[in-house]
Order: sequence, then C-alpha cells, then structure tokens
Amino acid sequence: MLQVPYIRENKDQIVEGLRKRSWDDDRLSILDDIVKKDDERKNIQTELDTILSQINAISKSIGDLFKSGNQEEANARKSEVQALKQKSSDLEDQAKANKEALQELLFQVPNVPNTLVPAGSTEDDNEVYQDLEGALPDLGTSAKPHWELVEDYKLIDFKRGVKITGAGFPLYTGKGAKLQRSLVQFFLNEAEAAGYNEVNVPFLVNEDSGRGTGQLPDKEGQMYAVPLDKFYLIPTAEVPVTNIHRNEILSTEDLPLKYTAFSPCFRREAGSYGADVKGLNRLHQFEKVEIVQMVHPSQSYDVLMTMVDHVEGLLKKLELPYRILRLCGGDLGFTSALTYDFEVYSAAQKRWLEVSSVSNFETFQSNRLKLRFKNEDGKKELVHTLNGSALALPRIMACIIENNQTGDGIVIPEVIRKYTGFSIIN
RNA sequence: GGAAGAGUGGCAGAGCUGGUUUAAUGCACUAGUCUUGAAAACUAGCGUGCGUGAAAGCGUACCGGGGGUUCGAAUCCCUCCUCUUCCGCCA
Repeated sequence: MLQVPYIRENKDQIVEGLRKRSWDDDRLSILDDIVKKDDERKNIQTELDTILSQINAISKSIGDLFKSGNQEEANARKSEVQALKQKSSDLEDQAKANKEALQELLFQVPNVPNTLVPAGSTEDDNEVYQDLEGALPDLGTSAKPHWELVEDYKLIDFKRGVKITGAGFPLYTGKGAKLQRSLVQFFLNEAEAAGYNEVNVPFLVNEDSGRGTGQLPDKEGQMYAVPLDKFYLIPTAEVPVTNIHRNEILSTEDLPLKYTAFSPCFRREAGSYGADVKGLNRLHQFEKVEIVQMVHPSQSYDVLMTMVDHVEGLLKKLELPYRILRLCGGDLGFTSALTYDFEVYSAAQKRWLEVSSVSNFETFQSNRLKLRFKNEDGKKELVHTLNGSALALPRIMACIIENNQTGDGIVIPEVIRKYTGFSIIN
C-alpha cells in the first residue's frame, strides 16, 4: 500500500511507473481521488478534534462544579455537552466512512515499478536479464517427461494423492520423498551459510497477517481458508515470516533482518488449466524454502542483487540450466517494485519453468505491516522488505528428474548426494 | 472443552468504590553537571497514530482488540483475543 504523502509528493513519478503496468488516464485518476479523500479526512479530523476538545473542557468543569456544590450550573452544562455530543458522533461516522473509502482506494493501487522495470503487458514482454550460458540441453527423442518417470521409478503416486485429497496434492513415495527432503535440507543449509536465520513458522495465519503482506483483501480466492477460525493456509512462507515484526519499531542496528523458512505452500490456483498443471508443474500443495529480508531503504536494491546471486548459486550447484528474467510491468506482482524470475529449462518438456521469484517490495508491505525502524536521525521510517524463493521444490524436482535421466536411471546432483545417501535412482 | 484469575508506557509496578491521572513511583535508556576517566550523586529528557503549525508548541485518540453506559471511563457493562492455575481430552 502506498503512503498518501508519497502520492501527494511524487505523483508524476507514480504515474510514469503505473503506465508500465498499462494504466490509462482513466485508472490513474484514482490518484486524485485519493488525495481528495485525504483532504476530506484532514478536514473532518480537525473539526472533530475541536469539538472533542470542547467536550473535554466542559466535562472537566462539570466535575469541578459538582464538587463545589453548584448543581444547577453543572446540569445546564450537561445539556450543552449533549448538543456537542451529537455533532461529534456525526463526525465520527463521517470519519469512519471516509477512512474506509480511502482505504479501499489505496488497496487498488499497486506498487510503483522501479525504473529498471521494462514496460509491457504480458510475460512475453519480460526482459531476459541473464540468458542461459551455452546451448539448450537436448536429451534426444527417447526423453520422458517427469510425470512418466516418477511413475516408472515410483517416486510420486499422483493417483493416490487424488484419492486422499484431490488433484494437485501429490503423494511422494520412497526415493521421491527422500529426494525432496534432501533438497529442502540443502536449501536450508545454503541459506544458513549465507547468513539467514532459520525460522519455523505457523502454516495458518490470521486475517491481519494476510492483510500485512497483501494477500487480503483481494486475493482470498487464491488461499485456502478455515472460516470457522478465520484462518488462512499460507500460500507461501513469505506471509508468516514477513509478519514476524508487524507493528514493531526496530532500531538501525537490528537491520538487516535475514530470515529463511521452509514451509508447505497451499494455493487454490483458481483458473489454471491445461499443460500448465500436468505433473508437478502446478500444484495446490507444494514445499518451498523462502528467504526474506527487512532492510534499510538505502540498501534494498543492493540486497536484492545479493538475493538473486544466492538463488543463482543454488541453481549452479544443482547444475540445472537456468536463465534470469526481469519482469515487465504487466507481469510484475501487485506488491512488487522490481522482480527477477528464475526459470529452469526442462529438457523433456522443452519449456522453461519458473522456479524462483525474487522481489523488492520497498515500503509497500511495510506500510501495511507498520514495520518501521528508527533511523540515524531518530526518526521513524518504514523498512524495505524483500523476499525470494530459494527454492520451490516441485519444478526443481521435475527438472532434476527429467534433465538427469539416463539409460541407467536418474542421476542425483553431486551436492545433494550426502543428503540422499544415494547417487542414482534406478 | 469446563472453572477461576489476570492483561497498564522498554521492563517492573500503582491506580481499578468513575471527575487535580496532564497515567504515580522505581529500573533501564539518552543528554548534561561533577570527575583524570568510570561509578555514584544531582538535573533534564524519555511511547504511538492523527490534525494543526515554518518551528517550538497546541489539540485529539490510544491503559489487550472491538462495542456500550455516562456530561466525564484505565476505572462500570457486553463481546472477542491472549496469558496463568485447576479439571477434562490428547500427539
């Protein structure tokens, strides 16, 4: 959520940024509506405060009058207050309505894309920030997609997953389960080595947390809900982790805060269909190791690149063919100012699969979270939040299984053999 | 799930028979005085949001969250949340 003073002072810059998200003049007019609503809010506030001040003063004098035994005068003033009371409660109603209206407007405005974000409306307009080194791997015509391989080697039992829950809830078995757990272990250890503090978070969150990171109020349809208790199943560990310090004021020495968390992720994925959802490509439940940072605003873009480097290091160690994209305005998430996506090439499916998304949210989340720090001048300032997948498991699993298939079986990447205890699946 | 008790500023802790509370006091913290330096002592400062103002400041709201009673609520009432103790159930 953008801050209103920021909108007032940087309108041109915001307009320029939102145009990259294909906002036309009509939509952009919401910025003026916001300023107008905020002016209204200020006026109401001033008026209300004045009346409350009068009520307070008179009420106090009534107390004094009662003490000195001047009942008549006291009662006269009571009716005086009652009149003011009517006014103040009207104003309070107005203030409430105004606040809700303003909030609703603000919830509609996405983050302002960074200057580096290319204009564009679809994923085809994303910029290849760093292309694959070398040629695309070619496995020849006998290569099988992972959904066949996992069946051949009994790594995943999709059918029984369907029986237990439904489509998109795979049952990992045997070496499939172990390979996934090994990758998780590897990712967590790598994150720890990079200075991230491991946390183990609740997998259900309340509404306040959902709002804090921007899933609510608009995207409740993408989350599984537990209405009886008003909880949501997390779509990513980003939600609980970024909410750790909600409503807190940190000191400069606390920054940067670096967290890593493993969690299952639950997504309804309403509206998905086709080849996208085959096998492990798109699931309702999957596992992921997430990295999150809360940093001084002056550092956030440097930090973003260190996070990109970290993810890149993981893919290199796993020896997977990858490329890095810089998302265009149209593909950029609602809350992000700049996002780098990592894609791994599936040689059997002959397509790129997104395995990580690393983003800087600047103050967009921290403003909702009320996550601030006291800066060098002792003033309170919003921190910048960033996060990235490091990494999401299913597509990594899919690529390892597909790209490493040989006549003898599936070869386990060197770096995770110490976790799996086996070097080939056959 | 049942019963009882409790939630006050960074911490501790008063106030809780409604009206000098503008939330006492102590500790911690910050600055200053003193000191070669430190400690001690003394002095001052020390929450958050919003409005207003160039600023100092002034106003307003906040004593777990929300709502209510009243001229006036930390204080009374309702409701939700959390914690503690006991009972029940349970990995």
